[in-house]
Amino acid sequence: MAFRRISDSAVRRLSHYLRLLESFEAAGQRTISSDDLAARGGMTSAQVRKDLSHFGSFGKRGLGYPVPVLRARITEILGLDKRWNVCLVGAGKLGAALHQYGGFRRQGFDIVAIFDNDSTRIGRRWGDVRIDDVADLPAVVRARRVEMGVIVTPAEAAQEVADDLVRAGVEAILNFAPRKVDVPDEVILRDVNLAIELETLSFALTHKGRIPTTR
Amino acid sequence: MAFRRISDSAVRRLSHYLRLLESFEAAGQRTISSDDLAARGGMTSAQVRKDLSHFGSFGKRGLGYPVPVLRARITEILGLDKRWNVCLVGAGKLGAALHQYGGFRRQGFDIVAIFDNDSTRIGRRWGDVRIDDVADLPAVVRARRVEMGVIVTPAEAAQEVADDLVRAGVEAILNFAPRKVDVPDEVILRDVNLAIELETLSFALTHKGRIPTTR
DNA sequence: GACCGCTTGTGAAAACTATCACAAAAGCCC
DNA sequence: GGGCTTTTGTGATAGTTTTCACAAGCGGTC
Repeated sequence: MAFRRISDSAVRRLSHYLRLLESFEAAGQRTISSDDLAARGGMTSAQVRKDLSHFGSFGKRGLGYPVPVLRARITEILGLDKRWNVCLVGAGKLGAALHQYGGFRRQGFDIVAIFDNDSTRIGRRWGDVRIDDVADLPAVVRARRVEMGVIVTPAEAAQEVADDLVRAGVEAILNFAPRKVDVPDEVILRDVNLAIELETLSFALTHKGRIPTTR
Repeated sequence: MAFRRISDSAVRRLSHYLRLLESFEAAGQRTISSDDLAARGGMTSAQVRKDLSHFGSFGKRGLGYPVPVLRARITEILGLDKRWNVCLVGAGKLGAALHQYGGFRRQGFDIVAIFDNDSTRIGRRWGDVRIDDVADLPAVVRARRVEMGVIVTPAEAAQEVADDLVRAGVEAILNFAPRKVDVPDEVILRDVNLAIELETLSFALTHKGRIPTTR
């Protein structure tokens, strides 16, 4: 069978569409045109149609897309029609913020384990999850069938934690530590660096996005 | 004068180079080749040279780039050779995580004001910054010459906060609330959506990045 | 059932980004 | 100073993503 690559930006837009569709559905809207969806999401209608067309054609010409069907289909495309077991490595402030953030649970991500290496934190509970010693990570990750790991440790610890996660069988890692971590090709890795976001703002304000040609 | 647009991804790579250069400099390394820099950063050497060449030529053929000079130049290019006054709107867990995150201060971002609408939080201090009532945002933002605002409120409040920030003269906004906010063209806006990051992981695990062609 | 207004789905074109590959330095050694 | 090695800077090339533009399909109306 032939396969097509879907670009990362297209996948991110799908997430975005999903959020919009959920709010349209909650408001009782039955159908939506690519034009309306685009207007609400700040993109173009051609982009919306192209993105959706990669996965089949579920719109009706003249009418638009049926909101509940499209919402369900994107949920499925994104793999959000199942629940994912996620662990948090690092029980600091950022870990706490992610833990209490309702958006994860709502979209199918269950935080089933939390690790730290600080004995004053180990043993505490966040909601109904106990903070475990990071030394027990391999055993706990296996026992709870953790599929994704989120690294919210200081930079120094990130690589070691990533190695442990991989050895324990985690398939995907979201890394918030500000350093590059290496993982085998078959493990999905995504980095989020909060400082970089502010730095791009600084660049934009400094240069208004353009710089003099050097020649 | 002719101007050139620098792509967003190139700017993000500059941030990345900067971080690497800082660690090379701390280690006492005097020069570095595009090849080494690329290897450490997980990109190609041609990419590194192309990115840098947009801003002039500071390498020496046969030798590489002088680490301190390049570090200083990228700092300047990113606009990090000055300090930026930043405010945090929302004194919840995510706000707390950003506040204590050392990377901001180190790169030149000073959190000079924090706002919330919860009376149990207003009046408290985080470090030496008092949490102010969001109703006072316009006055405080002006008084403290805040240039960038970070929105870490629930989704419902985001647009109103953005409007207030813009009216108070903030030039750039980093939005962590999971909804689209509208700002005038001249205000720089960047969104960070933590749920989307996990959703792209879910997509990748579900499909291994490719999907069957529909025709 | 023929026309009309609207909206999809999609090839083709345009715009943008990354990679290649190589001539032109620069340092070094004899 | 000539030859050798290394590495930059950059046109040319290849690849990817977005936008354009329009035929085809659908529902409604007369």
